[in-house]
Amino acid sequence: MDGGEPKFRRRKDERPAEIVEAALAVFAEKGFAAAKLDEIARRAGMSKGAVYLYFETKEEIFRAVVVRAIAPNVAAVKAMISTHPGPLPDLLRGVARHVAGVIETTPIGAVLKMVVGEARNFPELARVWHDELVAQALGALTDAIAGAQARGEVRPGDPRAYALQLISPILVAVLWRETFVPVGAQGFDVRALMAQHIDTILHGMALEGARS
Amino acid sequence: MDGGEPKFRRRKDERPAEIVEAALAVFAEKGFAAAKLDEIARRAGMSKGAVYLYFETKEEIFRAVVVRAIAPNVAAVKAMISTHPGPLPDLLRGVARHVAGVIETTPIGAVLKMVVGEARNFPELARVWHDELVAQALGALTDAIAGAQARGEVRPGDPRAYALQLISPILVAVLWRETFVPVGAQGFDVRALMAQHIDTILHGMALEGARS
Amino acid sequence: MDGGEPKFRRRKDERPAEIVEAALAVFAEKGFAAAKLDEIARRAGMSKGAVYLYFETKEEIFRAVVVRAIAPNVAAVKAMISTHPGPLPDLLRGVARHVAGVIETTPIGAVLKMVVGEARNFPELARVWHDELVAQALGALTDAIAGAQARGEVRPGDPRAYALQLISPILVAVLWRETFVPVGAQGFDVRALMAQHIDTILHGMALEGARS
Amino acid sequence: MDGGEPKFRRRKDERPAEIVEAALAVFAEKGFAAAKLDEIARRAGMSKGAVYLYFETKEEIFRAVVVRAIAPNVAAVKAMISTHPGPLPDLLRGVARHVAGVIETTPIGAVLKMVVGEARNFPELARVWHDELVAQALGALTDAIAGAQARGEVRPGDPRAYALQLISPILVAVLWRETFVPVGAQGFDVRALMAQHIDTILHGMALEGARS
DNA sequence: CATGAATGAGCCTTCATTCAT
DNA sequence: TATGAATGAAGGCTCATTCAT
Repeated sequence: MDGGEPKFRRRKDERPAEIVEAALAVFAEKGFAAAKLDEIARRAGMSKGAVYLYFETKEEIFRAVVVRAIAPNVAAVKAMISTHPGPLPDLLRGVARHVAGVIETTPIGAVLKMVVGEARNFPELARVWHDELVAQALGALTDAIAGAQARGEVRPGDPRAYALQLISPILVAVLWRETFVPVGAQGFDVRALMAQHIDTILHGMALEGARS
Repeated sequence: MDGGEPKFRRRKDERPAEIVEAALAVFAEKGFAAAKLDEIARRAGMSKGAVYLYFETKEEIFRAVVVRAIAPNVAAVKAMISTHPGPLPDLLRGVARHVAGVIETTPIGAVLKMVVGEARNFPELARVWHDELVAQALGALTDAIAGAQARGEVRPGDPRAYALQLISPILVAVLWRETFVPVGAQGFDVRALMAQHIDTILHGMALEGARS
Repeated sequence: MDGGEPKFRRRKDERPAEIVEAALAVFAEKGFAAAKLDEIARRAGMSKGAVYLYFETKEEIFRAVVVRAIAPNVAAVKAMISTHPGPLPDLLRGVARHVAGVIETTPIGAVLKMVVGEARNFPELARVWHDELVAQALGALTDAIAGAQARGEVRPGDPRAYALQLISPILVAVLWRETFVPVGAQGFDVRALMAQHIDTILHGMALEGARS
Repeated sequence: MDGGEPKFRRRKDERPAEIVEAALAVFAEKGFAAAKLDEIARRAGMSKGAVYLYFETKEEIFRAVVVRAIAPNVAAVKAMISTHPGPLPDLLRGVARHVAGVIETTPIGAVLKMVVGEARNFPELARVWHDELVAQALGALTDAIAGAQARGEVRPGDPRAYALQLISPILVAVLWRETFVPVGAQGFDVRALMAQHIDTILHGMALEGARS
């Protein structure tokens, strides 16, 4: 008679997060244009009108979904940057652990797919993702690699390209999971892939005689 | 009765291709749902009604765009597979040249983006792409790597993961071009990236003392 | 339990009037359909729910606004009718003073505009205004003019038309103020207009040789 | 089998006028906000979607209705101005005939009601009506009266107020017809009213001994 | 009494698709 | 074949009204 789920929830503070969570699922599944507010509202457990108490437009919800997904990952980037800039292998292995955790516990893969798919329709979101997240991570990696090159640990070559080589399999594995696994493709074990990849690349980047 | 000025009358046979070409541009720019048939027809230089003489629905056009983009690349995959399975480096460098050409002369990047973005709405297209293109290419690479491992050219490790490691930077570079370059990000020189990547990975995969 | 700070607690009795006052402003500004209860409640200094404690529907509020504006003017009409039916000029000048005061101190102009604008949507309100106010005033004037005609003070002619001629400029001046002055038009000095108009009409209606 | 009303009318040129005509009826009846596009389309004999082939928004339709009603009346104003500037009575009687015709053959009364009712929501329409129609007519009348004063035909007094006095009963009669006649009020015979009014005012404005 | 979060019906607008010409 | 006017089903958004607190 008293507890349970009241018909009118009256939980103003929690509603936006509930909407964003539901919207993430629907947007990831349908894309922006094909996502219906009816469904977002239903999955969020409220009426369509209630959604508009917290967000002005469907676009605003989309923005909130995409922008909100940045925050937890900025921490990962920060960690990457601040991690002891000792030998490159230690840095990469430490970062890899962190990234694997993020990939497994957050929906960043789905959001990444949305950013790629809607970049032309929402350029400012692509810009935010690039400037605050992707470019930061790539830049930090690039710097670390350049440092290792200066220390003679790594062979000559474009450090930004090396950085991209390092990141790419993870990104592809995540997009693969979103794109091809649902239609029957075999997935990739992200942690195993990362481990093998780091080994390979470290090996491949190393100067002869300077193997770790 | 006589046909008047047939000068500018295109033949029926060319129309579907014109529609697919125009649709590719619009779908790549807007995504499936936000693309308007009005715009596709206009860019194809015909009326909206004419489009429906050649395609039943908007979805059919989308399917045609995505499926048609497979053909030229199947050739690349076939080439990769049929290439003499001699030393891995030769294979990779040959394939890379081919792939670079495809990337530079076809809109495969845009179509890849569409496949990723609409995989949930058009699972059969994701499946076609996977089965006929991506899995084939990955499988062929995997086989080649496994063969090299058997010959003692390559270190132990999951050959399928090695294959993913090999192709990922190209895919990411292409998606990067579609997603972040339009909002001001610095692009990647695909040929240089591929060259450096193959060198790095070959180095990294090689057994000690078996360097190429 | 004790009531806390009753300082700013308005009494229940005053709330309806506050609502009607606020609603008048909003209805006059936006029209019935475009007026939002949110704004009425806000201007009345209470919550939307509180409004519904005193009125059943938005329509009821509108009716209250329109009907309430009748009362003070019914008095004017009564006064006009009961005024000693002496010479017409005295009557008109007395009434004019009264009417001018009403126009200057009440929002009757705004309400008149609402009645005109919403007559088709609220016919019973148009009827009330007509039956209780406009027709009464016009009828009283008509009778007074007919009486003056019988006494030989006024030229032959349709007394009801004379009555309309007499009141029209005031009505138009009021609607003009509501409609065109806000977009930059020059207004009319109601008292001066009334004075000149009564002079003109009295002159014009007078029988030759019977000038006042 | 051939003539009749084809299901698809294919009469692009006539559609806008049909829409405006239907919209005038609906707007006059319901007001802008309460008018439904469904009903406008139905009365215009087409689907809702067809309306949007010719007008961008509901507001555009409203504007078209209000602006279109100006054109025929601008002619009346021009006529008023250009009419032989001889003795005032001739001018007024000539103009009155013209105006009566306009009132009887056009829906200007309904549009005037709409302008008054929606002036706050569409100020630019109120401005257009004032600047191009009402102020022009009032100004021309004012000038004619001032000229007559200069010639000694008319008594001293504010000529603009005289002009308003002249116009007002017509306007009020028209609004009366729109507002109170539908709820049972007795109407006014516009031509008779105009004739009596002009007589009265001319009498009333005339200098003693200068009667026409 | 009072609040304001929540509801849900309704409307404007869009756009894939059809069809008379 | 080709056209493009026309259709009609949705969907985003609003807002009068309700109701748990």
